[in-house]
Amino acid sequence: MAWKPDPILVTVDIVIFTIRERELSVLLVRRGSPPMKGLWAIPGGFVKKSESLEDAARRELHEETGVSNVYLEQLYSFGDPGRDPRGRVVTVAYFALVAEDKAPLTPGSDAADARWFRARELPALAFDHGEILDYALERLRNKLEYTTVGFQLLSEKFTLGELQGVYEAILARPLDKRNFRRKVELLGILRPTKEVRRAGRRPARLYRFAASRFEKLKDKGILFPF
Amino acid sequence: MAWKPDPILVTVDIVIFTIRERELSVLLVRRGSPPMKGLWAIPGGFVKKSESLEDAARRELHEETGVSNVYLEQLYSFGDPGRDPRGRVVTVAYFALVAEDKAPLTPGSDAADARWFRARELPALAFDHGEILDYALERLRNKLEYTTVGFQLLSEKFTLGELQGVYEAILARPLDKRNFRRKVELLGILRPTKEVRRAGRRPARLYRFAASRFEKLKDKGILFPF
DNA sequence: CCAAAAGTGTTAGGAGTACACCCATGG
DNA sequence: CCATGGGTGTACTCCTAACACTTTTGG
Repeated sequence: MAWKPDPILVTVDIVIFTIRERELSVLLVRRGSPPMKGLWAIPGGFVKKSESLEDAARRELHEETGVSNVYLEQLYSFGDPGRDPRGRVVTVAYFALVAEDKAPLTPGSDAADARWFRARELPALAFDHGEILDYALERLRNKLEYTTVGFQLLSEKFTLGELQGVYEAILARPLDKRNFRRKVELLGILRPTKEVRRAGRRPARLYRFAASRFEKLKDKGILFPF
Repeated sequence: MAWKPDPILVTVDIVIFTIRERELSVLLVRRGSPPMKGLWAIPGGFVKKSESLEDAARRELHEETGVSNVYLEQLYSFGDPGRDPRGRVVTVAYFALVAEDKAPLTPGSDAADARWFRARELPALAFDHGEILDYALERLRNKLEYTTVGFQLLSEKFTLGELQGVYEAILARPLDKRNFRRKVELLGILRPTKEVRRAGRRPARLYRFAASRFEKLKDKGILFPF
């Protein structure tokens, strides 16, 4: 190199989704220090020298929620000069999907002030985090239709109603129950258990996601256009 | 900030695709200096302090090929520690699509040694560029099926045979001519010109891409599953 | 007149969509 | 016995995929 490259700071930000009460929700933290103190933001932090980008994202995710072993996917990198008043900061954004039963009711540890917001009712966000969140939502909606990410938001066993609820929450539109169930059955990726969930009304059968069957389907272009 | 973030270098790398002789091709440059001197690599360079990531990618693209105003899309960011022996370097990878008639036969300006390789016959690549290229290919194939990126690889006017050739080159499989043409017609995104291309045999009508019609189709989920 | 790519129609099968009723349980 | 969500079948439409022959030109 004949010249010196400009040093740039690199962060990861993680849009953490879960389903709460049949609503798609996002974890936000309130900034406790400047810049943009008091504003809500997507959790994140600086990448350390010796960790990969994904490791950094998993570390932050764990620090904020206590969860590990969840679905995590790189989203996009945002690096406009001026997006952070502290200097030139490029952020690699990720999104994570946390099952309802794993999502801590009161998340946060180092960030004292953190809570879940319904994706429909988001506050103003710091930096360009509004843009990042919009992008994450769009990606999630798209991926729902050609992958099995939806299952990542459910616990290990779930009812068909709960599964449909996930799709409806994310797509923000009602789905036809019969068509939904027929499609799921056609795909053959669910294995019924012998248990049922009793939730007041008629008990609903519990199913388990059979990931193994899915790999073959992907090649054939069989998707999830509910 | 209570502590000092680790400084990291940020580069952009651009996978530049074109179609040459009905084959999908990629522009590579031979590294003229260490590390990995002599190996082929994806063109790229360091991001400057005051330019956005996309601006940096467009600048590098222009420096390598002389072209501007082409399709450019952010691909993924790669940042494993150790991917570059010079230190901690995060690269934001892009991919670009250059029309056959815009792609310079002998590209390169600052990189003295640059040439097009058929995507089927790639040499060993420096750093993790092999991984980046695989990822770009996968993305391109996927996008072909639900967007109109394919048209970016053709000149302004083109025959249906040439269009089909683009799809076949990227998907690496033959397509049924009648079904292909019916689908294109159904989409209604081509406008016939009054010109024909004479290439030895029966003259073929030239078409123009009518981008305006496409926006509506996207909302309806009408795609390109050839 | 021959080779080569351009151009065109039909049919059968499968997936998507719309739609209405009975069932099992808890209160 | 009633309210609530669980669970099922049918008919129509549209897209997909498979398939073969004629046309126009250059050599």
